[in-house]
Parts: sequence; structure tokens; C-alpha cells
Amino acid sequence: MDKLKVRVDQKKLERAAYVLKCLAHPVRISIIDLLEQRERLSVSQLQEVLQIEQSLLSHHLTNMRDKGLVETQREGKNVYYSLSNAAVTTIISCIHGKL
Amino acid sequence: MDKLKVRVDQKKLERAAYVLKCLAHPVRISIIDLLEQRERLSVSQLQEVLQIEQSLLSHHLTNMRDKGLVETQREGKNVYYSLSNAAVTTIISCIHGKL
DNA sequence: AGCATACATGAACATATTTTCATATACTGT
DNA sequence: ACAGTATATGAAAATATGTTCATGTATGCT
Repeated sequence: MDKLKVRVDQKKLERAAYVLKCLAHPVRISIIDLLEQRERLSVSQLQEVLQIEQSLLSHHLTNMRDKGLVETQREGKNVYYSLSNAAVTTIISCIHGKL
Repeated sequence: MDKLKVRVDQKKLERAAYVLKCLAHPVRISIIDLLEQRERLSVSQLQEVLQIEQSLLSHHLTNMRDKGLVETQREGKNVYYSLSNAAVTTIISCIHGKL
């Protein structure tokens, strides 16, 4: 019976909360779900599926990008978004599977 | 190449966001981490480790309870909290491991 | 009953997030 | 250079979340 304490340091706690906060929104979960299916998608493609205002979608995407969840490549007029690493995918599959 | 669409229905999206939102806070992640270590803990025990105001802790716990993340048992003057299912644990271990 | 301990609650306030709207920038084609 | 399409940005408004403080309720002890 070790002394009880929080095993995660403050920095990691903040980071985890930061990322989870970013996942914790229906639109953003949807975006992640779509990006799991397609490798990469342009903003217009996402918008077509999600049916939300362009500006709102863009804000969500910028948010996710700032937090390192997605990456972008511009190609002509389009900007393609893709998931940036496996962590998110893992978390999401937990959610899908368990909740 | 199936038609692209969000594979999670609106209800599940809301639910996932709801739960994740609840996880997305340093204090609550800490609480979960502690409850992974001990099976059950009273509010005072949690408070001793977390060093936050009793009332604030209570609000967080009520929040987590409302969302089905933790369960309570009263025993005399104490109320013991415990994790209510494996899902949260799974998610958190993802976070610990991957982010 | 009266007092102390453990926990919960509610309202007010502070802060953060989400959404909208207007406008800006980037690129393409003519 | 101009017009059109794709995307981003910033500020304001709307809403949600977090925190504090005062107080309430539950239980146990004397």
C-alpha cells in the first residue's frame, strides 16, 4: 500500500485535459471519425458531410490543428486535413467501443 | 469507396462528448487516477491528496457522478467514491500511454 | 438535545468555449 | 487585373463551465 498520490504530473494533466477538451465536442468527434475513414479531406468535403457553416467548421479545424490533432496540406485552392497521429484514433476507438 | 458519412449517430456523439468533457479537466483526471489506485476513496481522502476546497471537490464529484463516471456509497459520515466502469480507465490509459 | 465532522448544494461571479457574422486571404481561370 | 471558389480570421454575442462563498443536510458522539 504505497502512499496515495496522483501519478501524473501537472504538465501531463494539463496536456491531457487540453487534448480531451478538444475531443469533447460532437462536431470535432465527427471530424475525427471522418478522417479515420479517408486519410485526408478538404474543408469543403468535410462541410458537405457535416452540413455546418464554413466558418464554424474552419474554427473547429483550426482549434484541432493548434492542438496537434490534425495536420494540413494545401493543394491549389483546397486545404486537406488529416489526423496527425495514432493517439487520437486510439482514444476514439475506446469511445466507440466502450461508451 | 463507400459514401462518406459520420459513422456515429447523434446520440452517441453527444454522449461521447459529454463524457469526454467530464474527463477533460485536470482535477477530474486526477480523481480518476486516484480511483484507479484505490478502488474507493472518501471525499476527505481525495481532498487530502488533491488539496482543493471541499466544495469545489464536491462539485467535481457530483459532476462525475451525474455523468455516470463514478458511483458512491455512504458509510457513516463518509461517502466513498469509486469508478463506475472500465471505459474511463481504458480511455485514461490511452491518454497516459500515448499523449 | 447540542456539537462536531463529512459532505452537498445553490447562487453569484469569473472564465472559457461555441457560434455567428462580416471580412480577409489564397489560389485559379479568363 | 478581375471574378470566382476555397478557406481563414477577428470580434461580438450566446452559452457553458469552473470557482468561491455561504449555508444546508446527514451522521455520530456525548
